[in-house]
Amino acid sequence: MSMIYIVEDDRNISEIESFSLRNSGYETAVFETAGDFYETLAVKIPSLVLLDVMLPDEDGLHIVEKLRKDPQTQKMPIIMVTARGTEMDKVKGLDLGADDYLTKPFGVMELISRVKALLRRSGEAREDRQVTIGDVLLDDERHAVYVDGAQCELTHKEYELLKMLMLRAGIVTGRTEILDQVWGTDFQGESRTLDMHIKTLRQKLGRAGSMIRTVRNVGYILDNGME
Amino acid sequence: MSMIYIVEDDRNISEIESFSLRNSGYETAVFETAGDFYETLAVKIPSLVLLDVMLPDEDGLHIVEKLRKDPQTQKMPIIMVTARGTEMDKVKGLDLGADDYLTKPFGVMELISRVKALLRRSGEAREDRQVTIGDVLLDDERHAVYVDGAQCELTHKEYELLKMLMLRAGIVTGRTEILDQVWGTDFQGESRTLDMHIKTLRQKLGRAGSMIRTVRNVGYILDNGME
DNA sequence: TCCACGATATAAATCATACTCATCGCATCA
DNA sequence: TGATGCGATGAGTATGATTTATATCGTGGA
Repeated sequence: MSMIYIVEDDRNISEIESFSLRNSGYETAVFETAGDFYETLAVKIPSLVLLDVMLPDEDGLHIVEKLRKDPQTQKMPIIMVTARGTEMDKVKGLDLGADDYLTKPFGVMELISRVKALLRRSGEAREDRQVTIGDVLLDDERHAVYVDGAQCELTHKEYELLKMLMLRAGIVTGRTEILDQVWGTDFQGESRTLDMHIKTLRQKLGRAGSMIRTVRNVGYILDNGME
Repeated sequence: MSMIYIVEDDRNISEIESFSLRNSGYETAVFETAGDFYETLAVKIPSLVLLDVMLPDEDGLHIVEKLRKDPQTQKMPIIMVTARGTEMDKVKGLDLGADDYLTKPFGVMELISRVKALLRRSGEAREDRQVTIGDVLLDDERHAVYVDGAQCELTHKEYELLKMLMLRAGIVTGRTEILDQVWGTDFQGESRTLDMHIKTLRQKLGRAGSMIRTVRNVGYILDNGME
């Protein structure tokens, strides 16, 4: 489902927004400062951003400007939220590249409608190349893995192995099957190779390493929390 | 230049719209009835439509609905213009597929801004040929690259390579993919050519050169600062 | 001057070996 | 019947040799 980031320092408002969006089937994450927002943005690009113009640490218009310069976020749909209902504010916001704006106070229905409309426009089901299991996030575009938000350096084989396990989270995968998929069908010789890589993976994943469970006599499985 | 169709039966309003849009460099065509509009639409699809909700012969919401069903006009940007400022009208219009709306009376500046914003969104008139990643600015019009404001002299291949990496900042790009794109699909023979250019790029970019990261076994990626 | 290529150097990842540890089934014994 | 111990098998770990990928350099052609 679509993830919507809400950047808003007024909790009363962010709660209304978050609540109503969740009710409509969206996932939400609330940030009270631009700093927090950037931090998470680096890890995962949302489907849409609701951005307040007035923030404690940075001006909303300035944020939009920056986001539009970065290819990563250039096309990210942004709805600006402003309390100042003057025309010039709107103009500035739109010209910098916000896709739409909302003026406080706004009705919940209007919020939902605009979000829907904008998602439909940009929507086209932005292919999600990210997988998250527990505290582990795998971003295939960046070829990077994050545990609790911190990047985790993996070698290629380790990465492939983890990716396979994550894509099949909750399903036991046989040793031979793993070898076939990650090492190639022609892999020869029985050795401790797979075990070795499992080991280093567990090690590098740290606390989250325990998610990789051994199923004796069969293979491995990545727990997805649901028992 | 972009052609904008104005569908509006009130001449006072259509004239204001037409005049201000022309002043801003757009071509316009005014239609007083849905019938006229359809007729011309069959001949030429405009870049954008300003559509009044209340028309003598057909309801504006209904028109949008029809336009969205026709593949020809499905993605044509539409701004609904309505005198009825109630929330439900907005909701209906947006949910049916209008991209934006204006409530009468509206300011000329707001009209222009919304048109601009919508055109930008729909991909027209994107003139922003500059990309900035970290301290590196690439200006495609000048064919120049600046690091920390100071110009950085690059050869053509180096420039092309950097441009590709910057446009795909934050996404790993495979070696073959880079070779295909920068050197051409027919590039033969595995040699150290790509590495060479990466090296000189890193060197010339100086401090910012470290933004180009090697992803072993895969290719290269330009970090976009957000860790 | 820029670029491609090949030779060589450097760095890193991968794998095989040898070993240790854990688990399970089974037989024996109380 | 249940507890205990033993051995077999499967899995985990450490290490260093080997393989592979990338970086760098020098040469010569366009």
